[in-house]
Amino acid sequence: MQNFPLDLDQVRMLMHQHHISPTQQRVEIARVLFARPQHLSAEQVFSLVNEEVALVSKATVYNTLGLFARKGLIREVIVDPTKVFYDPTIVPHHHFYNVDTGTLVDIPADAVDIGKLPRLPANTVAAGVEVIIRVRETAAAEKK
Amino acid sequence: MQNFPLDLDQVRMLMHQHHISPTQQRVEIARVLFARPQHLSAEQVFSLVNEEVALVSKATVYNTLGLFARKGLIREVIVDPTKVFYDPTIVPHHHFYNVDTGTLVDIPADAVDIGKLPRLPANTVAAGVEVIIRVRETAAAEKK
DNA sequence: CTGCTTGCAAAGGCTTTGCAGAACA
DNA sequence: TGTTCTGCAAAGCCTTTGCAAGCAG
Repeated sequence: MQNFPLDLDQVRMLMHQHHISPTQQRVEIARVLFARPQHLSAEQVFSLVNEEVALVSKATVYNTLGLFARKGLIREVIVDPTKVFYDPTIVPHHHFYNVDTGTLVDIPADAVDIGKLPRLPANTVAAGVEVIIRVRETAAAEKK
Repeated sequence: MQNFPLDLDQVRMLMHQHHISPTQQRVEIARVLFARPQHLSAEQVFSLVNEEVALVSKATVYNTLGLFARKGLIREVIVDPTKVFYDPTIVPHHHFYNVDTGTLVDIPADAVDIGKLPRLPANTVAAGVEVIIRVRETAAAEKK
């Protein structure tokens, strides 16, 4: 569906489709996010963008990530109370969250079969379904 | 399974089973949590406990909620990056999260049918499966 | 006595905001 | 020139921690 990495033109086109003006900073941030399917925190995005040269301030990273998420370019994944992860893959899918390492792993939507969904509360519409499977390292793995 | 509200003796017994010494503050906090099936933030617990008389400090509320969650007395629900909700219902179940009102509603486990689960990542064991259905108020409801 | 609990205040970490200057159309 | 964006620093929130006093066994 989505093919990573996206090059600069693809990133600009994507932003255009979502009605986001492609400033230099935003393009840089998007390029990092869409380099591959991954899950990055704001802090990680900030580091990656400024890896070689300082290109974007922290405030802009936060504002831009919020903007991208609101506009549907990326998805916020909330599994850890101390930080939000941003996911460039917006097609429906789920996540493993390794509570020991703080790592997220994608689960394709078709790998989980949700047979039936309950009736929604009155006066509400579904905005998203997500399945989070929390996993822990096995004793063997922890010995590392 | 669980019957709410729990009285003081039941709360003490529960704490005993989970190897938590039942100090006065902890019993007060547990009594608020187990008054009914609900989802409270730390801030809300703090307010409820000290509603009439100041009984417990904020630090103790936070520490105690963390302790209860670690010991398996209650469950943490992470759906909002700005705060954690604590859920006295520990039998498996899922949640609706109303993003407009910030409200959580329980979904019985048997109302969601997860037909198949994917293979776990290497060297990990499942620590919990949770389904979160984010809902939004309908246009009609928002007019309120 | 000895160790566990509490609570105040301070510190911390992540995120948002105010506002002036820069960029863009 | 008018609007949008950027970025620094400050403010804000929620949560944790240091440490002395209190309590329990």
